[in-house]
Amino acid sequence: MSSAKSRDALMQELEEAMRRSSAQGVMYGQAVANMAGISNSDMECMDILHLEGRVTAGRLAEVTGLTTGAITGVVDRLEKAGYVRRERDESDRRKVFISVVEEKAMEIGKFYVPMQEAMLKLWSSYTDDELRLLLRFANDGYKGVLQATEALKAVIEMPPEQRADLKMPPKSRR
Amino acid sequence: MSSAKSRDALMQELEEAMRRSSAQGVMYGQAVANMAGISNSDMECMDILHLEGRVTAGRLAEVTGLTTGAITGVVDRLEKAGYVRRERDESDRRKVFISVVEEKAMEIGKFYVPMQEAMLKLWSSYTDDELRLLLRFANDGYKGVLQATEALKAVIEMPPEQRADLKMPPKSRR
DNA sequence: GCTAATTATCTTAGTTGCTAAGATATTTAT
DNA sequence: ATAAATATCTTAGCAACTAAGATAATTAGC
Repeated sequence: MSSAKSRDALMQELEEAMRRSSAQGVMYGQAVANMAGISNSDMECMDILHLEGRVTAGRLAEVTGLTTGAITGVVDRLEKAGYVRRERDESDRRKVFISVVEEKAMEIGKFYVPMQEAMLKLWSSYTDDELRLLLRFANDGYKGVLQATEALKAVIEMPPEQRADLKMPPKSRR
Repeated sequence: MSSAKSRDALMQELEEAMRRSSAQGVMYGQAVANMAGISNSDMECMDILHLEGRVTAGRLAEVTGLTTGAITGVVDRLEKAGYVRRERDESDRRKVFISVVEEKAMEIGKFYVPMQEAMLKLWSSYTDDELRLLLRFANDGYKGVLQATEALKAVIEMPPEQRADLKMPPKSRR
């Protein structure tokens, strides 16, 4: 029982620590977007392009949750600033592929140097086995968040009375 | 040398896994804000209030990076919707403390239930020692991001020529 | 204790980026 | 051919932001 309690406390601390660092990470991203002179959404699209490579405008709308109209604006701005190029798909000429202009995108990459150095320094203090645990955790965490997003959609479609029956998460004390 | 290489690969995978899960976490937060019918910034302020408790309008501006004028709007909306209360500080009547109306804020908390259940499930598959490692990592990571944010400010104040000399982070291949 | 400077928030005008709805262009199905 | 579906773009209107300055309260200098 006393061991269970300390485990609960551990989990609560963990939740808060992750919330804090994640919030701070968001702030860092905003600061970078600011310095690059582009909006948050523009930055998010650059990030998606970096992770997924060449994608269509529609895919960007899907992933960001923005309307296709908004994406037109995002791509207009990024293209004007020279960060991306529009490329019509020759086999289906309705589609527009967006691809990164690497030379220009590197200018943004520089702003991530402080963050990457901080992370490298942090990671260097862990053993290979510990890093493997962290990797497993990050991957499992990603799956968990994806599942949670699905579950959240289920809440939307729930009738309000049933929604009220949801048990609340344990509140953190401060 | 081959062990060093696998360690580098590990770190690169880790970086990407963390980027992905963090991006997905942001998406989840946006979905919750949407369902609660409040904007992203409003949600972020609610989060800060949850983490820091009763804070002044100025503090919200400081932490979010918004102008004080924008915060006035945020608090107006949140107050109108019943999520927070304005309370003038009696000892310094220029200050306005913002405090959460818990009963109303719980309505938002419900949307976090899927996420918290996913996290609890995830964490339950780790031993106490492993959780302690994760906690240490999350805390160190927070400190790292804070430091990186400071270092980023240094880049701003750097003359452009010097900025160009910054070594680029290793690019991930895909 | 008066005056100036500072601090904290609010107000206003103008800008940006979003959505919703629908236009355009292309492809697929009947 | 014609209709339906798909992918992007355009437009009008709106929500939330910034910059600048107004207001009100506090602190510091004389």
